[in-house]
Amino acid sequence: MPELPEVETIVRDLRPHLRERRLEAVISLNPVVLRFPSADSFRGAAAGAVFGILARRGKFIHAPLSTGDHLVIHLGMTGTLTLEDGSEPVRPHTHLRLQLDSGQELRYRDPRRFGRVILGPLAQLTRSRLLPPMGPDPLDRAFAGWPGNGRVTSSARAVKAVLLDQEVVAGCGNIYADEALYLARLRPTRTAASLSASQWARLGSALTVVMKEAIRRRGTSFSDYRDGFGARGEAYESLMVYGRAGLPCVRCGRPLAAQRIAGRTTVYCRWCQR
DNA sequence: AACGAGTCCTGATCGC
DNA sequence: TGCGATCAGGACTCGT
Repeated sequence: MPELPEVETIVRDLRPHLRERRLEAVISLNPVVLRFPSADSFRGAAAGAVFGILARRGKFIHAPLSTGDHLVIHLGMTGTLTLEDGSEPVRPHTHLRLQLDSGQELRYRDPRRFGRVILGPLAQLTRSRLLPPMGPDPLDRAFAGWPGNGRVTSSARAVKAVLLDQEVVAGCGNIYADEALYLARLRPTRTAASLSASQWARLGSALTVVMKEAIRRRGTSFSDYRDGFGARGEAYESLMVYGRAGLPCVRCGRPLAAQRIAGRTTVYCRWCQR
């Protein structure tokens, strides 16, 4: 499932190949993944546009276009965005195919269809909440003071639930929430209000560390994740807790516990995380 | 207001 | 071997 490191990897992969490329035509578009505008408007607005510099905002991929619009893609759980030769066979569940002037195609595929495609001026998309408000990004310099918000730090919510809230921290999902809590030695069930300032600081740096390490490994290959060229990442081998319920904690050797928090499977060490 | 629960969706995996 | 049940979860909607 693509979280910040996977999306960042894809963006870095695709950025140099898309920059200055002209979008010749929309070869195909499945309206079910399109949130805005209508399919007809999308085709009209996209054709002929030239790609600017690809960027990431949380888990969203932003492609600024010469028309002033942003082509925005969220990969949901199973989405992939890849640059392929036009002669490559089109895989099932490919919902968007964009013909580029390089002869290649930008293909968006998403079997589970939790992802979405949006096109429009950035200000309008933000105003209409098609792009939801986003908290600080663990890769940003300004993240040092995180969370720096009294409403967050005084909350009665479980800290695991807080990490999954995109308004609190942009780009964190279930995998890296568990990994960061493990690295910071904090129990996911702890309420936000129970964390001391130094524990928040520990958690903040843990988020940055696990994200950067996963990017170094080109993302976690779990489920359907592929990088911008369709290859797997290798961060899965380095996960300490996610997907390892019942297996020994790499720190103390005791079996890891699993519990549902905020509707998500959460894995942690009862001994090491307090 | 804030939080939990239900919802969408398909593929992998499991048990019989 | 085959098939139905179960599980995975990001972000939205709805109800408490």
